[in-house]
Amino acid sequence: MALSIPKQLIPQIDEALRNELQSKGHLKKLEAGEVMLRENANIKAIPIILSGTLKVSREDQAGKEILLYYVKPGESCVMSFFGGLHHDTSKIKAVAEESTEILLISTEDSNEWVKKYPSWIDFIFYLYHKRFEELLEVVNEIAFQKIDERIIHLLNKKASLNGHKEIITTHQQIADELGTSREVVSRLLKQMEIEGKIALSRNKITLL
Amino acid sequence: MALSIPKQLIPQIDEALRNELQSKGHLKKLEAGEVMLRENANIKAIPIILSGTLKVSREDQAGKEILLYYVKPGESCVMSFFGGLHHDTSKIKAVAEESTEILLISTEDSNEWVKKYPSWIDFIFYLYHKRFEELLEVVNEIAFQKIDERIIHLLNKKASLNGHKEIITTHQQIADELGTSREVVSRLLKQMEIEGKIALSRNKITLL
DNA sequence: GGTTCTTTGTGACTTTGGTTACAAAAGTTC
DNA sequence: GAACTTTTGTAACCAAAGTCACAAAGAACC
Repeated sequence: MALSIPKQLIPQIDEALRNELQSKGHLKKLEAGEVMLRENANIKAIPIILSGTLKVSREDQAGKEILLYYVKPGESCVMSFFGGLHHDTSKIKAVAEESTEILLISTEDSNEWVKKYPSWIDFIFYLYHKRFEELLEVVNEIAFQKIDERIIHLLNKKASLNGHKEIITTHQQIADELGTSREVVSRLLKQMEIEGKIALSRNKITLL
Repeated sequence: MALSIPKQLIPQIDEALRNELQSKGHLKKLEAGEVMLRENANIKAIPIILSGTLKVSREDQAGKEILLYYVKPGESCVMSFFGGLHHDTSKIKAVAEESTEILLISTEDSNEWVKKYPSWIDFIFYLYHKRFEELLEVVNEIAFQKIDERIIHLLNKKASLNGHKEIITTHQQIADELGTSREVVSRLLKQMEIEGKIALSRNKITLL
């Protein structure tokens, strides 16, 4: 497989490790909406995103979910790292937000690289730390912010993710990601439209 | 300093590293209620708990806080690890829940041990992973559970922490840890008392 | 044992968010 | 363009939680 990982994708790691990633990694393509990892599934590999975005969320027993964070190119779903080593099952769900390419690393390879490449360790630590801080933000948000503020925050995140002010989504999707109901989202969005903050149309929200 | 770290405290690490911990670590004692780490403080060392408990919480701008997790003997406040290396400021607050002894490891020592002792890496990974899972539980709880359920959960956690069914605390403290108000806690506790689940008295709650 | 401080109890009210139930609008399919 | 599906709008109502205001009980201090 003529796989090439650009240097700027993961600047933290050194050349030798980059070569290993290219030769040992296994490429996988996901369509938008495809589920990469289900809750309680066995973890068999560590994924590194090459292009696209993974959406990572947590579900409760009743099937309600809440968005935790997005995984972007050069990053990994870090729960897999330790979980894979210890044959854990996944505590989270990962879905391709758009068409996404990922590089799968076997837990055996990763394990070997921990010994051989210090920059692999650094990379994993960096990811854990980053996710940890993001989770802290999520805790803050759901603990202290009202839903309208959380909607605004989510819309801004989505807008910055794809670089323009038009967000293609439904009210139902937003409700799911915030762990609330569609009616509440519709109600609050309408209010924001009246206040001139956003413009609404079917499947689309525009930030003003 | 004749410092001795029992083997069963941190079974993951090997003998040589244990010796390093004993010789390089710096002992510090905290009284109950003493703040070890403030939000936005500079991180200068990695603490490992020898005895007692640290309570780690997050605050919002308005000063409201929410309990994240307890750090018990043999564990560490893992945010310090990476944060210390990169001269980050703390995103969390750590307070001694009871009289607590901690071993402070300088970031320089830790950095060296990463290269020298594989079990140090394993230990840090283990801690990150564990905290990560705990944070996921916190997210689940505040996102999906009602406050009365969260109170019950907290009381059980507190009871198991010190091994008996009498919990010495005030309604105000519980409210703070859950990020809600004292009146709400009093109201719900009284309801639970009526239902025969608990017994209330000043500064004390007994699980029945 | 009277004063003060801390903690708890509680009623009344407000706000926020969740639920139910439908209707209307915007796309899609045939 | 009629029938159907998906998405959005909205009113009415309910439940949970936050706020305000004040009373009362329990400890602590002279």
